[in-house]
Amino acid sequence: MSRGRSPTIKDVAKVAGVSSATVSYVLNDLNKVTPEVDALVRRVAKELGYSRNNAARALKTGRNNIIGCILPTLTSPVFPEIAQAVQLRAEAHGYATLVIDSGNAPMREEKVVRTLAKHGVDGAVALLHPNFKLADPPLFPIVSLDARFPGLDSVHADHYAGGRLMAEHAIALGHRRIGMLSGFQDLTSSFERRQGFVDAAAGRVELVWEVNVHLVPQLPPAAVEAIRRREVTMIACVNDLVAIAALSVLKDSGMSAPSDVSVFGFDDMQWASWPLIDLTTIRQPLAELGSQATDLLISRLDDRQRPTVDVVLPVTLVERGSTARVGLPLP
Amino acid sequence: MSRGRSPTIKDVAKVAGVSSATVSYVLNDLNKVTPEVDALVRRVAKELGYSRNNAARALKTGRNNIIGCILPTLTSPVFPEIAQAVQLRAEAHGYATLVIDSGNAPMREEKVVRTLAKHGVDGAVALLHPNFKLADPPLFPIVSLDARFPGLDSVHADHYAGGRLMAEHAIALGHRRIGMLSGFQDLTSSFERRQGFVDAAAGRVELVWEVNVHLVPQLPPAAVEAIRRREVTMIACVNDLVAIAALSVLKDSGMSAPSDVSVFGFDDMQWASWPLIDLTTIRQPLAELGSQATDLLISRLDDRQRPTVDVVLPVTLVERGSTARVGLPLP
DNA sequence: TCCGGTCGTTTAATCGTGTAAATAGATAAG
DNA sequence: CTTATCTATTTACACGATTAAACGACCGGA
Repeated sequence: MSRGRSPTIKDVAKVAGVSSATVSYVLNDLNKVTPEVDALVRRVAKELGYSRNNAARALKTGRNNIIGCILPTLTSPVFPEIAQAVQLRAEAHGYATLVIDSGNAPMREEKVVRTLAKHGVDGAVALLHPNFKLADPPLFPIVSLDARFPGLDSVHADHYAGGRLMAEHAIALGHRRIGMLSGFQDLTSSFERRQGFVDAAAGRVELVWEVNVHLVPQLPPAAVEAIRRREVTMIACVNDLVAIAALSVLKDSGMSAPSDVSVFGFDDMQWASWPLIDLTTIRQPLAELGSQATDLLISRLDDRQRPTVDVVLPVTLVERGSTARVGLPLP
Repeated sequence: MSRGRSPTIKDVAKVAGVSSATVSYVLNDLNKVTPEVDALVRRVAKELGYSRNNAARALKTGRNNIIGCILPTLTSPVFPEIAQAVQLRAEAHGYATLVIDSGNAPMREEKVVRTLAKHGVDGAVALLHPNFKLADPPLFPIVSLDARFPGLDSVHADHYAGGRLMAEHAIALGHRRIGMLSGFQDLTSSFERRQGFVDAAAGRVELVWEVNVHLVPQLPPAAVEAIRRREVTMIACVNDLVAIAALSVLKDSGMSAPSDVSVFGFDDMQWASWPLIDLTTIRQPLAELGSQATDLLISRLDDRQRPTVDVVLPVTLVERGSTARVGLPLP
């Protein structure tokens, strides 16, 4: 019976007593066949343990049923959550997902895209640096994550609104003197978060100091010094990772949040809720981001002509233990 | 010139004035051709921007140049480090990597394997639950991560030695009364870690209490109660995630490490070194684990007959701030 | 009875590579 | 000069699926 090889569409056809074309029609749900034949073919296919050869199908149709997911790194708490969502959604559509990290370097991003193209992905979901150069013509459709990108579909959280939310909550808690650890402004999301904060804070809050930092849990000396000056009642951070770095500096300096100073994050990554960290933050729906981007990509694969769309997802305030009301206004 | 389609091996052949077979020989480095023709073909291929169609090759050869990487979850600090290493190494061998999480459920593991098979992976690196049922015949070669697995190649850290190291360091610091948060013993690595600890501690340390916990950063009530009883000078944890959960409970209970009790982790995941956490732990070389497993898999793909091998990697002690010497022996 | 239209199924070509077998050309040996 | 031995290259088919086009059976209307 078993010839060692796994059964092909022809084996199924032979056993069922029909042609291979009929089998193909059945298995692709093109309902061109009578119900009896349909049932027969499906039964035989199941009995033989038939499973479609993806390579052959890809060769013939030009579609591989694989998408890519390009992220700056996997060793950050934020991105795996997105990757997981993409993968899950892709699988629901019958696609496999090639997760790949670009190592944060825009030059490597282009290489990564070529690598994916070589492996025949049909499209990709990608978190790209703004000065990423899109190949022309594009090797495959891309949906941009986390930021609008000219010429591409995109899905991102409402960073600007998040920034405003931060400022308004700070004000509601009575904070008037705030220090800011903002991201470098070439990254769209960092820019918009800051902009939202600054706009909402204007005239009501004094921005005592501000330092641009990389989105990693280590702070540059300038930031450490600023924190140690103890001039502010709150530190507003561009994301949770930076907020954790700030908490670390506080601890090293014999201070703590929120008794000496409040600390505010952004993202609500999984670990922000750990009691050891317990970070007040702006939540962006990471999983939602991933699954919507995937849906958008699949729809793009089915219709390359439709105009690009930008999906903006809402953010919410998550209040935890790293922030507190200011006791008395400072003198 | 450009016909819209990307150039095929035949296009290259036509331009170079040779047959497609010759081109194929050149591009596969089978050195069957004269140096001049070789050079010519390569030049033309580069000029046309030729890139091999992977689907066609896969169809013909039965190899897809894709490997799978099955991990319990991506939303844990430990596994992405492995995934990254696997991916990097696979790419060096010309393979792409399909990272996929099994969601910790052994039943889903078998489904995931079928999914990977459907997408035509040539093999996989996998962290499997011991009662995972290997299909017979196997759908593709698998290298087991983190634990020996009957019938499979494997790469894992020396958990037993790590357990011993833990106990010996604890003893050196003067700890005599220890509580243990061990993993459920059906998981090989959890079992071996505990065994190493117990063997080395025998007769020199009193194991005051022990609670089996899941490998997540939340503790069951029994564990929380045990910690609050304050009967021990050290808590030995099955991994860093659990250690962090223990630190959290301490904090919630108004205690802290190491002044009230020392806390000892295992893994040395990336965040163990954050000042907020600052965990003494046993380091297992995660990246090394991933890359060695990948090498093993590739070598297996080239020779299905060779006997299986088990690679055991050494672990090391990393001393940080969550443990301290015991001031005075308890009465 | 004959023609045209439907419908279900089969035939046959095709996708881009890899590779065994055939071929041609050159060289060496007898 | 013929024949055998290589070697570099080409010819030709197969891999497993999709799909346009051909086909044949059946039915209804004139």
